Amino acid sequence: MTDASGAVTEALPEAGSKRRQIRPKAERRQQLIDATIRCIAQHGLSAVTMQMVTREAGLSVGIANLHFESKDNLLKETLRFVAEEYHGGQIEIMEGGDIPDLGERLDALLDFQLGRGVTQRQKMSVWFAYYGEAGARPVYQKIVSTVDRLAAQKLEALFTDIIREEGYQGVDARELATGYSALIDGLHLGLLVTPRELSKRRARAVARDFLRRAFPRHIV
Amino acid sequence: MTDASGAVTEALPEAGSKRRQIRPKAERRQQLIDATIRCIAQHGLSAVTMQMVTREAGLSVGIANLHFESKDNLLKETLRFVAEEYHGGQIEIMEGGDIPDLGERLDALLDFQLGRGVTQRQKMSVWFAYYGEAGARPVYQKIVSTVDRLAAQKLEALFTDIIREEGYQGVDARELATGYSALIDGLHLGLLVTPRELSKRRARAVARDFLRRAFPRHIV
DNA sequence: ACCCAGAATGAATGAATATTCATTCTTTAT
DNA sequence: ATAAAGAATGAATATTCATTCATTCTGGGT
Repeated sequence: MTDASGAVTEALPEAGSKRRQIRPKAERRQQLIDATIRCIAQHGLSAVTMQMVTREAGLSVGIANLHFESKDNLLKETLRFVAEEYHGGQIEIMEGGDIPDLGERLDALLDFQLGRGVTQRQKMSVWFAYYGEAGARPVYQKIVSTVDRLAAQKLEALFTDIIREEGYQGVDARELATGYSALIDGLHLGLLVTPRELSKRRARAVARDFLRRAFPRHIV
Repeated sequence: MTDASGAVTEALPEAGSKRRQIRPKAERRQQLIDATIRCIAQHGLSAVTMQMVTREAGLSVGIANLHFESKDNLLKETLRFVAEEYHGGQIEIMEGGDIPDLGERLDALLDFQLGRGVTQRQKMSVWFAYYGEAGARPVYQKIVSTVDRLAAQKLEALFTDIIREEGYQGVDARELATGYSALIDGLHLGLLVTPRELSKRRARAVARDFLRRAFPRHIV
């Protein structure tokens, strides 16, 4: 998407632009990762081929092995990208220098987690495609659990602050954070697998309800 | 697992039993489905091969295509089996002629959902492997959403009964049911992907907490 | 004791796919 | 202008895998 510099003529993979383009390594890597995400979303992780990905990127077959040494590696890096994008966004909000009010910060977090960017089918598909394989692939487990742990800590810290601020009784920040994270994951799953039954609007209402029950004086 | 009839000598795939066994169609089908579940759990859906499955079942390569017409079909039937087993168990509890007390019925449901049987890594792996592909495979979506819808209705009905029994205020059965289902899914995911961070014991505590917050007079 | 329906086998086939690398093309530095 | 560096290409290769089917075997019926 980032067309950054001008003078980019190839852009659309559609056009019959035969001209070979030489671009910096980092840009090509991102281009391939983006294409991989689209392919996983459209065809499923198990159906993704190198031909498919490079074709989607509008490049030749050999290039994927040039920039990533193997298919396995490309898939691994794609997961890392998606994981960091998602958790990075969350963490930024939770650290939240921008938003001093804790209730508003919660709101912003929820909007991010169930808002436009994250719940795009594409991203969700990728997310769960990897979860599906995680049971059998320690590498995936490790990538996910590394970013996950940090986000979980930040969330617990935010909940702790909120609890302290209003002196809520009988509420355990850690347990609540686990529950909230699980709830969000479950809602994502629902949005992906049974979009007919669960609209994005309803998903947000359900999550907000959870928070309101825990922090009635912070959530309207 | 169901060894049903006696006179089963081959049983263990390990032993060097060369003797060819002829068994009823239904039994072979189940044997292959069981093997498929183990293979998905161990190697991931995208790495499963027919050779692997039939080997795991202790049978010859050709047999899978004899009883299921294709690999696709075998995978589809395996999903159907797992989905029906899971949701069947839930529904049985929720209809619950056995358990007249509604609070106890909730408890039983929670025990089933996060208890030994369901949270076996094997079953969870299979479950999420398919979820991962569901975005790209309408067939999987349909199988899952069909059983899902029924379970969701039963859960909503149970919640409605509970709300009526004690006259809980400001609680919407439908929304709560959606939240609870999502929470359970999310906890399963956590158990699968980050077992280090989330123990089964804690998962149960979190789910129980959710229910207690909603139905304080039904859950201890 | 023998037959035979059909269950089970596994070598063979052909299609799909990851990876390689000799060659071609672009850009940058001189 | 020209050359050197290295980015990009895609035909070729080797491997893996689903599926087929001619053949072998089994157990119930006669």
